[in-house]
Amino acid sequence: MGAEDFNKYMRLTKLFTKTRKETPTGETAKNAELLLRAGFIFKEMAGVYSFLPLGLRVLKKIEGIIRDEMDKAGGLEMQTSVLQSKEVWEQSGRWSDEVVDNWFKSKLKTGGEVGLSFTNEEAYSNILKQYISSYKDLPVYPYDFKHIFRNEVRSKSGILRGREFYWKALYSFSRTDAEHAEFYERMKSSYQAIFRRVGIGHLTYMTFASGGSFSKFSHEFQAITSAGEDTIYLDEKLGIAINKEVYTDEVIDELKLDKNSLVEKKSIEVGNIFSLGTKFSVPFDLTYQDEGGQKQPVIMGSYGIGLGRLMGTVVEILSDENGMVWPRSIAPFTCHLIALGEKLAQADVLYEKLVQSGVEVLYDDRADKTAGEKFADADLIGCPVRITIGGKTPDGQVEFKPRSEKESQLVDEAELLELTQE
RNA sequence: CGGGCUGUAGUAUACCGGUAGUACGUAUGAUUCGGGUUCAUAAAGACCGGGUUCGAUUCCCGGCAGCCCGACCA
Repeated sequence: MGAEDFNKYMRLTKLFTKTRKETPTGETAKNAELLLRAGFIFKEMAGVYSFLPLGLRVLKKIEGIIRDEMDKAGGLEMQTSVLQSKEVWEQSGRWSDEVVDNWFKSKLKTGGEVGLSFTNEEAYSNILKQYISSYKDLPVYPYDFKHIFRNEVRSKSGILRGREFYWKALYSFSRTDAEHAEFYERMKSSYQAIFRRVGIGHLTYMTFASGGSFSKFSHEFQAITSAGEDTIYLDEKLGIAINKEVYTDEVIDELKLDKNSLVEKKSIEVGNIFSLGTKFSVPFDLTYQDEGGQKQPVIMGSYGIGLGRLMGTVVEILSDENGMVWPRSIAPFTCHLIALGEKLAQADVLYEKLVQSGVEVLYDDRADKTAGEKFADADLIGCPVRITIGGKTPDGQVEFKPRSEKESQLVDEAELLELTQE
């Protein structure tokens, strides 16, 4: 399910998607424009996108990075069901449309009502109740990757905000506030590692946001970009920000920040973590017996990342006028190999060598396309390394060009294999 | 959920109350071959329903869909 399960190579002649010159009507969001034009995603309806082969590869690589960080932090991957029963959600008071107005609901043939999950606290609380009874059972940190459904009246900004989206949600179940706090801090660094690894760490800041009923603040991870919908006040030196929703003099003082060094920025919320206290454990009677045999409520925390939104944010931040610029860690392929003119045979041989050596390579083996089209497509798709073999290329050498640079350089094949290793 | 705008080939667009035109893409044949080459030929289109009218893709009404602003949210 991670990137390791993908083929490491692909011929463009076998890929059914096509790039387009024109921007689809009405899509003003840069992430949607580029991802649609390059054939990474397909728009099913407003706020609902299918992931095509190239796009899925990026999504799954992001998933792989998040999984790695969650597992390192002690997470246990599982999968909660999408269909959720009314009864479970009534326990927390969140079934009613008065409370949550964006539920997708349906009916069972047998008469019961079900909802398509729009978040996971209830599902996890309900499951864990059956397994947690002693302090020896805690702490636990289950998580899943899952499609989430929200009946938004207004989807917008391409894949940044949809009616259906793919997320990772982890829930922490701890014995005490101290134990919870320790894990919460661990998640902060896990999240920072994730955003660093997908290539936007330099622009992503931990941000104090509204905390709800059990803690003063929650923490959002906000990526700075003009395409953002959120407004934050950032202290660039300290790397800390405050969301506009809690931006008051009192909060600034409490966080010991200097109002004069806070700068207003637009940003995208790429992740958030918050403490839930006993908000769900009490209604679900999720308790454990401590060493003294006393019944105690479990302390919960919630940690979410929308993967499509994260992917869209990377596009917003890292693309240039010619297309996307993927970091190696989440690029659909590391290399984009272009054969020009009569060099198709030589390129075929090189392609096989790259495949054999385990390099991820997308091979433009189309015989009926001109050089200009092939270069334009390579720029749009945005693999980190472009390799060209054409009439101007001396035998035994290839042209090597990082996507982020203007000029290519001649390298021999042995050198190339070195340059393309992670 | 309030407000605004828009629905024409696969995509992007034009004109028009009376044979719907162009570009990209696609097919065939030439041409070209290092930044979307040039040419010929071909296939392919008016969101749905109602109304006005001799005649509606065009005007009117309703529906549905899409985009944008606001509210709300990963």
